[in-house]
Amino acid sequence: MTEIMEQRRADTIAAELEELIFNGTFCDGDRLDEVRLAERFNVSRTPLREALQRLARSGLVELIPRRGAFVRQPGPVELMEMFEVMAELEAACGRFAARRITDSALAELRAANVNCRAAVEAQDTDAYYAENERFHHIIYAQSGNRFLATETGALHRRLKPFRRQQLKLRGRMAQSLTEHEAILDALERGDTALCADTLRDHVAIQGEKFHNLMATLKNAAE
Amino acid sequence: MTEIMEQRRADTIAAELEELIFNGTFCDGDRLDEVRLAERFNVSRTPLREALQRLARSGLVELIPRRGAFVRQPGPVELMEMFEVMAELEAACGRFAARRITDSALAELRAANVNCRAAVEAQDTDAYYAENERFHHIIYAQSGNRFLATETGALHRRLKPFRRQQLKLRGRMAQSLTEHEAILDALERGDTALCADTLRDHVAIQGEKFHNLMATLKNAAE
DNA sequence: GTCAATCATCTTGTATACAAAAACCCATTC
DNA sequence: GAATGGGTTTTTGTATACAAGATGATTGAC
Repeated sequence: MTEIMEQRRADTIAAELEELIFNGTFCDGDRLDEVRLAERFNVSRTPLREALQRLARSGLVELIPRRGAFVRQPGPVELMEMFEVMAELEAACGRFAARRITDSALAELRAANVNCRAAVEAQDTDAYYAENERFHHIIYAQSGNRFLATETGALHRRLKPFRRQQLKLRGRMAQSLTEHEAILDALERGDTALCADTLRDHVAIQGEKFHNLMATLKNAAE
Repeated sequence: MTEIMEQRRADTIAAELEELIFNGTFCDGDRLDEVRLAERFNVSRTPLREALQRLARSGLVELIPRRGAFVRQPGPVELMEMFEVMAELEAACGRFAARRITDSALAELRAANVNCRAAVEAQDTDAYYAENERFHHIIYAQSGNRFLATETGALHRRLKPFRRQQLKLRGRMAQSLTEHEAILDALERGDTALCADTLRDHVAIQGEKFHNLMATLKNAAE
């Protein structure tokens, strides 16, 4: 997948701003001052406003009329809700994929799982993360529903920063791999209901793990 | 639900443009000339461009860099895909609602169905449509997942112009009502799986009916 | 001392002006 | 006759200028 060069200034700004929000430079509730940001990026307010709208579209920023743009990081509740929806979307992908998946895609999934296993043995969370990503995206695509695949991919991307952390929980990688194998099995058998359920659980567990992680972090902070 | 006054010019323009696209003034593939539209709405290009971005967000127009904005009506394939996703999202709402719905919401659903029955007997598709809308939105809300409810509502809205037509198909209203009652029954019994399945089928049927409608229209045109 | 109103300031929303890229047209060439 | 090249025109993208609403402070009244 080759990243195409961004043509518009507004696009690059949106990407950079997104990065600044993800890496914590701007926190939840912060107001994003148009003129200050414009100076920072050495552009005028026009493309910067476009960038803000772009971010509002993906939910990272809330645009309040005549008030300004505010960083809007999802709180614990909204995050859990998003994971719930993610689980349902992936389940839907699995349901369709179980009927429509190609043999070559099945082979790719197997290959991804082999790499995952290697990553587990090496305790390499980064490698596992990358292969896990591949695994899921293949299923999105094999749903045979481009609209579904796009929407699912978008939410997947939005949850990325939160999903990554919970892989480091003790034993989570191995457990995840076991779940992947159950999913693959269901796909190979073409069992739509089973595939949907295993995928739903697989993602729902991620949400729960994340929830636990949040709770422990909160306790540690007190 | 009181519609709040639109504060920004760009919002009203987006709404009006949306209307112009829905009512067929602009067709699929048409390029939306910024200056011409700006003149038409008596505004400058700045708010008009914002409006276009707003519409791009909801998928109605495609923004191609340095090329312009193009109307992007979903084709038959994409429409079927969207109905498939709609079915899955509603199924998810139903799954959660079956566990979380309140007694008062159940009463509201019963009331909506009573009104639906009256509409069927009066052969009043508009009334049926309105009550049907209420029925579904209650279930979205009762999913107890605001994120899911919002996303589902957004897609629901996007499919509105296409969903409406198929109600006029012979016997569809009565069939729809029967399905509503099965859904209500599943909700009352708290049967998550059954509720999800009945809702999924209910919406999937809408997609199929719409597909048939498209096919007959196409044949009639030839 | 607290509250309210008015005014100054700041910020967003919109209009206009300018730059650069794409589309178009026509002529020239093979 | 088709294709290519250059120059013109249109159109998008960006900068700046202006208008109008929101914020905040200062002053006055109670």
